[in-house]
Amino acid sequence: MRELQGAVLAWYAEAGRDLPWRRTTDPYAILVSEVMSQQTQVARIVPRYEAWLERWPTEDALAQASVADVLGAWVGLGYNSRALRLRDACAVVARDGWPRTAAGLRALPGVGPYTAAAVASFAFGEQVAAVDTNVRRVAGRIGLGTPDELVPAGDAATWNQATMELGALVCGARRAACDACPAAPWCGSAGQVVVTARGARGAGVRFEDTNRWVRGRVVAALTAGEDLPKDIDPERLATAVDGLVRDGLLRREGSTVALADGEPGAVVR
DNA sequence: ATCCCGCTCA
DNA sequence: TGAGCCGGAT
Repeated sequence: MRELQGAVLAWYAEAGRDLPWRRTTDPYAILVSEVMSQQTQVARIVPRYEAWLERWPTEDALAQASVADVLGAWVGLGYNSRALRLRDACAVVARDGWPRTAAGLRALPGVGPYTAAAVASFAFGEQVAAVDTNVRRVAGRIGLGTPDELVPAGDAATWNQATMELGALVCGARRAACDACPAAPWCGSAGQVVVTARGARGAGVRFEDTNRWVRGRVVAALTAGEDLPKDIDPERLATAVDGLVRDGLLRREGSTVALADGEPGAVVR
């Protein structure tokens, strides 16, 4: 076990990528990077992360940003709700200060078990495993207990980064480079990893037929200061608007809707 | 054309 | 427990 840990840490020191958020212990910067990378490939995030921190350098700055500005800066980074929860989490922190444990961080909006553990270990040195799908897969293939049991004493932050990198660069979901893997000598699956193919079954639904597509059209129109799209079936539009209101992106004002904190209001037809 | 991260809510 | 979320990667 100890040898496995040493080999993985040595591999990480050699092969791990030098990403900007690994050079900070600022919990805000780390939270931004974690929320961004929950849904987008790490390499794509680097410029977005740097631009975000330049625009909103602190949790207090982001806490005061408008919905329209946050959504505009988030375009291309995935789920809009995450961006707003990130801002809402910063509003809580601006008022109450940072929770310094994973359990406390977990109470912030948009912060679940993984993100709480990541921020707690990277920013506050808590000795807790940050278990994302990469880590879950790596631990499962090695076949050595739960991810928490693998954390070397006193070294959770580096270990978390190392195991996530291992999953991202070597022990991939659809590509396992066992001959290049530092854990191979201790791995129960070395050389015999079953790689699941990307599915080629079932008739997919056209994206234009999904609620997500309608939501995207609505958010794009309102952030651009336009009215609601007129070429969408009113029933589908209503469904999407209901969801966006429920998720806190929009608010209703009589028969109109607007961005949650924006100018009133586009007509609901 | 299908898949997917981590989180929330039903 | 599982559906939904956003949009780029494969």
